[in-house]
Amino acid sequence: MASTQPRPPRKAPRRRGAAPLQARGGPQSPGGARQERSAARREAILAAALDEFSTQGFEAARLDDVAKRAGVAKGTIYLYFRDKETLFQELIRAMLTPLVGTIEALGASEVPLSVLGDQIAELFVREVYETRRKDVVRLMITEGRRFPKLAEFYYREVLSRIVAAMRALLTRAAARGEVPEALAEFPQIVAAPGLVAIIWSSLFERFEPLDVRQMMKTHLELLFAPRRTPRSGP
Amino acid sequence: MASTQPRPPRKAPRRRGAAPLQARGGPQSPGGARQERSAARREAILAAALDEFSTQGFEAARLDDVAKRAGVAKGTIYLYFRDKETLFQELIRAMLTPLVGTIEALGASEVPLSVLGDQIAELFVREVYETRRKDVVRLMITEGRRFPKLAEFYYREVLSRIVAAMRALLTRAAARGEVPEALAEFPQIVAAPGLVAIIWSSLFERFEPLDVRQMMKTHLELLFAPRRTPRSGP
DNA sequence: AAATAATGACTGACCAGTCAGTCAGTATTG
DNA sequence: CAATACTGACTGACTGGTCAGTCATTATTT
Repeated sequence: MASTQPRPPRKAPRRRGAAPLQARGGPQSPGGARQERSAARREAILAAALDEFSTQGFEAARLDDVAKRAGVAKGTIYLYFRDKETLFQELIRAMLTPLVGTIEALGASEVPLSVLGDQIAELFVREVYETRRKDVVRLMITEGRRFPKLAEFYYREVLSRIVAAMRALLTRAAARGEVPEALAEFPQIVAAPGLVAIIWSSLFERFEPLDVRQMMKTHLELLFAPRRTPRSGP
Repeated sequence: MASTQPRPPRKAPRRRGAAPLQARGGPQSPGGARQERSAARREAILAAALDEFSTQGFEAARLDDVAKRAGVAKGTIYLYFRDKETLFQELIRAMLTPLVGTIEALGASEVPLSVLGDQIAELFVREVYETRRKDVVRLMITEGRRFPKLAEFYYREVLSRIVAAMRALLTRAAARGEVPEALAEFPQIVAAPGLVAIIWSSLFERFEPLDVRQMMKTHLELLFAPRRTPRSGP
């Protein structure tokens, strides 16, 4: 009984032309304009896809609409991306990968955690919560389960690196007595309010608005509350 | 032109006697068995829907499969639920509404928060994380955005009541100095690790398992860390 | 003119929801 | 207690609309 099996993809018949995305001629050739135009097209399609996927969700988004919004014909999308799922993956990659480096850099810092905490919280609010990246993170949360490949890519390229950086950071801070030892085991706890804010805003903001900055501040107060000892069981 | 034979005519429409349609005799008959059977059918459909929606997501789940799993014909589903979306709503309602009372009861308690905290965490793990309710909460998170009606129902009937109970609880605890005042403004912070655990397990468990009980314990330690209280401080 | 890029009408799969028809079970009659 | 009449719960083939992905054709660049 294959009832739990993900539905077979709609078909994926033969690939016609060779990958057009590949840079062809030399860099100094007069084909430069072509490449620029091509890159611009790609960007436009990604931007349009972000709009449609954010508002409709992956399944419900229509490539006809993505094409219209990007100002190209539907077929053109297939010159730049193998299929709808690949387009989605590339969108995630393009939006989130660049953040990793920044976070890893912060993670290597030796500043006291309470200072760094403010910086990280501010980074989250300014670079994720108040930008389109919020939508991408939300898409990852809501659609990731149906795309195991994507979840794997995201874990490998993004999440595991962020988690590692945070662990290093928290371990050092624990050694200085700034947080409990156990916290280094669960960086998820540190990140949780940020993710919950993203979910809350998308579902319940209209009933009960949420002041993210204030919430992050309160959360940080909890993390760095002056504590006697890392609490050891009797 | 009717293609090769329009269709094997469904057979002569018979429609027996001119539909009386009216309920006839008295309802005094022992038709109780009928009602039981009917309720059982409804349950079976809901259970099957939970399975299919959990594994496929709302959009991708096919009512044909729900019917097959429930052991009924597709048409039968429409005798019990107006449409696919209503089926989904009823599923959420049936699974989550009963929890609210329990939580409100806990919220009224005067036990010290650190004790109550353990109870609530245990309740979450045992009654949500380790049951199908986890899947329902996940569905609410992942699909809620496409169903504003459902999000509203959920906020009104479930979430706002839980939030209110938690606020009352936290306000009292803050008065006793057990937690910072500001926490009462953001019950989301208290619940966040639980939700993140649900998301994590559904997306990344296979790469990096998560010990929820331990995480909840660590989280509680943070919330109730001895803060600036007397007792042999440096 | 040749090569490359872009187009959009079209195809085939897909599925929610419908409804004509069936039949197990219940009520009524002889 | 049959035999007959009737009911409505249940079925599943079918419809209508949707949309990802294709490819012959047209446009643009070199």
